[in-house]
Amino acid sequence: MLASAHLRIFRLFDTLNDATLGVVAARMHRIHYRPGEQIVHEGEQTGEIFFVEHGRVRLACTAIDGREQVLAMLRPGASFNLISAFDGQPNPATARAMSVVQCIVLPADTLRMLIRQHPELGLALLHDMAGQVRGLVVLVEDLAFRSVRERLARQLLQDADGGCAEATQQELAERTGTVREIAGRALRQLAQEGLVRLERGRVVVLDPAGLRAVIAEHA
Amino acid sequence: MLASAHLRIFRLFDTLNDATLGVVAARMHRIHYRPGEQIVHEGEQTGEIFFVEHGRVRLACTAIDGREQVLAMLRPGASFNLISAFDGQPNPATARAMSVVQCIVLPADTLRMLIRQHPELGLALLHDMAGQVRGLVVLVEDLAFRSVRERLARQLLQDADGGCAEATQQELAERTGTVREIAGRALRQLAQEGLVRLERGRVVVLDPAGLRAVIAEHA
DNA sequence: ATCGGTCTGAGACAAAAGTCGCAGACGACC
DNA sequence: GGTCGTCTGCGACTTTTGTCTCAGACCGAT
Repeated sequence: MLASAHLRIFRLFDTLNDATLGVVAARMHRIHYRPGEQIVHEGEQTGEIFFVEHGRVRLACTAIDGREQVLAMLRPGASFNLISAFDGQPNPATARAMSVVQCIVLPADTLRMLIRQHPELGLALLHDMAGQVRGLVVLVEDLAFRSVRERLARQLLQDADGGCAEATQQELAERTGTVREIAGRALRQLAQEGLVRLERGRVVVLDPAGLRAVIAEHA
Repeated sequence: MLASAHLRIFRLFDTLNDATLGVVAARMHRIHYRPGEQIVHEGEQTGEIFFVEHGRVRLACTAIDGREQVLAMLRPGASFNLISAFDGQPNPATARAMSVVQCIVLPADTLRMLIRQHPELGLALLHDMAGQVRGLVVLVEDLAFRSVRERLARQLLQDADGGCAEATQQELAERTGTVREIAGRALRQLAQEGLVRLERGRVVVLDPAGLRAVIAEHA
């Protein structure tokens, strides 16, 4: 049984009172995942909504040849599987735990019921989903208009809170929509220019301003 | 003054009764656009929601060098500018009329008010937006995994109700995320293979099954 | 210390996409 | 019919991206 206090970390529920939240908490359960474990699979349809409590979750879609394109990296507070839950179609992406992950899971019809009783929650979810759409549009722009080098620079900046991005070149390649070798090449060039330093499993950002210049240079 | 009957073409409002719809109608107005006219501009923030009544609307984002990537082609019944309205951020895309277009415009706060009173409407909008997300994910997969040839085949199939796609090569290029010359090349090849016939301002689909095979061939 | 797995560096090569330039074709409009 | 703008065809060339391959480096576990 989850205490309603646990749900307070999700801004989505800000407008709900403790009593309601208590009722919700009774319908939820918590699940843990190990690093690398798949949480929901592409094409599947679970009818459940997931909220990330701890850890990092990667949303990606997979090509037939095994290549993956990362759609988003989720942090605590984020939700996923909303799309599938609201239109009843199979999930368009795979969610994978990239660390030890703790999620709260809520049946979709419970959420729908909640929205009927508390329309503010619907508004909050719309706000949330608008952010998702925005992220995807940015991704499309990136893929359509920018080179691997530029995408990589962006990714590194966005990814490196506090100076370094903790990811393998393989991982960075998937996030930027390319393959390991190309990402490696581009990274080595950035390293030669003194903008980053490459280490095993991480990239240290030496010159954030320089990276920003890389993004702007094509424009 | 719009009659509530005009709003019945939008499934979104199915759950609202005539009285409510009448109130809404009083807050709406109708706007007409000429072909090529911009309806909302990227970066702008109008605080209004648009519903397409007649015509075709193109949602696209623009690169600094002028290249455009089409995000979606909207038909009557669809809405746009929802994202910007719900998260208050500037609009991520430009909407342009591709024909004579008639839209119904509703202030975002009116819609929010409506949702508070009729939570079902919130659910309907969430459903709607889920479809948008789904479309964008498909677009990302296309850009990340498929060649121009394959994207073009998909576009032609999807676009050609009744045998032919009414679009210039420039337009097809923008929808498939490339430039005119490349789209032209790929089209000529498809034409040589007998799958399509090229005419000025349109592409006639001769062999839909063949086009589907093109899409599958890479997989 | 040795072994196996993962991560990285790197070069040769192929293919796809994009750029540039230009000519011709078509349609609309005087 | 002539003119202009748009649409198209197409070749030469460059750049970017992707594929294949291999070797070495690092790390953890036995």
